Amino acid sequence: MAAEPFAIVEEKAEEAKPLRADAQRNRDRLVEVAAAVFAERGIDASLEEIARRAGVGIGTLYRHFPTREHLVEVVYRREVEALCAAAGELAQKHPSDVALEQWMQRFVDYIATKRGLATSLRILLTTNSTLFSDTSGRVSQALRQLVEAAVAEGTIRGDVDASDVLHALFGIYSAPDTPEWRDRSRRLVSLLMDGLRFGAAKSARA
Amino acid sequence: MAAEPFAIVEEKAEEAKPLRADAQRNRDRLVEVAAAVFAERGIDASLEEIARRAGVGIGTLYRHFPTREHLVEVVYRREVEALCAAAGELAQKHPSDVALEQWMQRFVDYIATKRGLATSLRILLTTNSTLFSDTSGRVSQALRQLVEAAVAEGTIRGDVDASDVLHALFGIYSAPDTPEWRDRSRRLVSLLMDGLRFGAAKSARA
DNA sequence: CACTAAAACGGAGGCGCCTCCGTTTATTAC
DNA sequence: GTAATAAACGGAGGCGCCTCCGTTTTAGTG
Repeated sequence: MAAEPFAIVEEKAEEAKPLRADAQRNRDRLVEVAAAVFAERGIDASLEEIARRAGVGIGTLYRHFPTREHLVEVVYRREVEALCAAAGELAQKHPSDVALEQWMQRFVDYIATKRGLATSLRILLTTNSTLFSDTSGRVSQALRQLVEAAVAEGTIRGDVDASDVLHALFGIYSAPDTPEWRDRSRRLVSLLMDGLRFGAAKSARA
Repeated sequence: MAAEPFAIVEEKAEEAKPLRADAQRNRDRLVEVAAAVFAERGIDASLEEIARRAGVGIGTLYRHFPTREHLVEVVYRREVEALCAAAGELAQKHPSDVALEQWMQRFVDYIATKRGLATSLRILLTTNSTLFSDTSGRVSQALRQLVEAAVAEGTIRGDVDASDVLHALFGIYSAPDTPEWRDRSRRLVSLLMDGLRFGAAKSARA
């Protein structure tokens, strides 16, 4: 099951063809650097800067990502994936209610970095509807996993489900974009958790 | 009521301040040229080409229209306005049913030039919701005027109103973007008119 | 008319986008 | 190992974006 020369499907590649070693290296590097640069300069950051910082030529960037949108999409998907993967890790390391709370705080942090980009991102998400449904599906799945575990273990009340919580988070997301947004949102998550813990079966089975 | 030196509101200016003569001239020129260039090269046409063709410097273009969107918006509004103004003119020159038909054909022509730009325009219209409501309101008002006149004169049947016709036109608009779109749409308008004329009170009062 | 202040002009310059293609590098075959 | 070839690299070059500021034009005033 390791890397066989004739393996039809291999572990790393997204879909079809195996990339040459240097190509794969550069591609990974570009995505990583792009995430950093987009975060610090916004979604309109210079692609030439990204290439420069990644130590590759601009031509290489364009070969891997023919348009800015391609690059943004890959970065975005990667970040959503990391956010969702964190759900599993948190669930292992903490009691179920704490895992849920920490994940929601992380969700807030994640959204915070996207706030300024709202318009551009919204355009991307409406233009590319697959991206939207893929990622929002993935996020609510992660949340459901956490909520259901917490309900099953009795660390939060039983009369709510994942979509209730998702609604609450959506409220946070669509709050106006003031400077205090982040702090306010963190407090709202705490508040929400207090509400969720209230009336829970006190005995966690874990 | 003519041009008084101290007139508080004057005829030409859109809103507040009277432009200097050369400024007004250049602005008008730019809008006119921009309409032509957008039509022939698409909404992403070079702004430098527009300035060049209008015989002004690029700086002048940017002073009048700080972003591409500003320019596009003004051009778009102007075209919608022309389309709507045509309703009144047609109504004077032709019997009411003919006026309606010709206006709808012109509507089709107008949409035809916008087809390729669909994505960019849709973004603009969703980003700038005032633009959307202003213009769509204006268009349906023009249509209503024509339909009601034709119904009143008995040149089309009495059991339809403007919103029915608008619905029909919307169907044309959202038809897939094939090469035959224009011809097909013209035929659809004819078809629609035949249906509208069927059962009309034969005696037009005009 | 001349004079002046304010408004408008316009294009050079700096930067980013993106393509194209000569050069380099990884891989495969021997 | 070497050779061959396909893949990938990278940056120069051409074009467009947009700002900035020295120059020109207009509208007012006497």
